[in-house]
Amino acid sequence: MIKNPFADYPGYLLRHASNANLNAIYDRLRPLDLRLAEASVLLLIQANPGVTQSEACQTLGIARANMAPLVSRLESKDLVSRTPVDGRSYGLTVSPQGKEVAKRADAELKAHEKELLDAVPKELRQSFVEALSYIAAFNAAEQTE
Amino acid sequence: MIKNPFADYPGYLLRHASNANLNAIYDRLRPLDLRLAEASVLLLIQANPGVTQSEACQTLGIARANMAPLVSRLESKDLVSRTPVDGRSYGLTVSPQGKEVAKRADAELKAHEKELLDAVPKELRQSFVEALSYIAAFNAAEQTE
DNA sequence: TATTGTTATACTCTATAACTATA
DNA sequence: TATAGTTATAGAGTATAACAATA
Repeated sequence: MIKNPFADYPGYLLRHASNANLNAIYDRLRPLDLRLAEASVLLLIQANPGVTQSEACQTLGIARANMAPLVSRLESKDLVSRTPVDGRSYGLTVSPQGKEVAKRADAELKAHEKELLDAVPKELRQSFVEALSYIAAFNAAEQTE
Repeated sequence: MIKNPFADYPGYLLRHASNANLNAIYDRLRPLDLRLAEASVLLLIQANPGVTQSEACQTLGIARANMAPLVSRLESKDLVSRTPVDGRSYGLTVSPQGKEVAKRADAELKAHEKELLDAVPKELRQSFVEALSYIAAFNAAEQTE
């Protein structure tokens, strides 16, 4: 067998772990016809009724430019509605249909998180999550745009 | 401030940590005009002279279809050369110029790995890497194609 | 029949620049 | 001037299907 020079590189493992994580989430969300970014926004709105797009962007770390089509798609599926709060920004709320979908998405994501943690031996879990927080915060300062 | 319902979801943290990791790597490789996938392949070939594309695919978890243009680009930059081993497969080797670039890429990646680990408190590092291995192995079975 | 490599295509997330309208 | 949102475009990684040539 071939040597993998990166087999024990944390960054390499991190990337592959993230891919495994994403693929598992995609599989769970596909039946709901939701992409991960869409599900994130939907659930964020549900947790913060009336939130504006720019607030959602800041909280989720999504670039403003990418939020626009994302919310449009949620709106076109009647999961989310936009109501003007002033001349230039909208308050976002989840529609009744949206709440149904959000409920299912939330269940899938929670089930996924459990599955993910279950893949890690119990005694490593806390350190794992804590370590991730440090790295995730790494370039949180380098704001998008 | 807005509530982030995912702030403590391991999967969410994993994804953001991976993004931070990738952005840092991209910044380091940009001056070398190498993408991460290209650097990975270049260094894999250097560690395994004569390796074939399909072997490289299996080892790095890259789909065959994506390896083709990747190696083509490395070849067009005279970093890697293909020599037929049988009628349908090529052995890949790193050219003298390639070795220079590989050396620099290796230094950047190693420096990055150090920086990454340094962002994690010392007492968490071992658990962190170990936990990542479990998750990275998660869908290693679900082979690409 | 199975394997190697290739092409074409598509999906998802992310990123930047330029623009309109409003504050 | 700064902010909110939009549009267009691009880059990077990943994925599938279909194909030719070879084993």
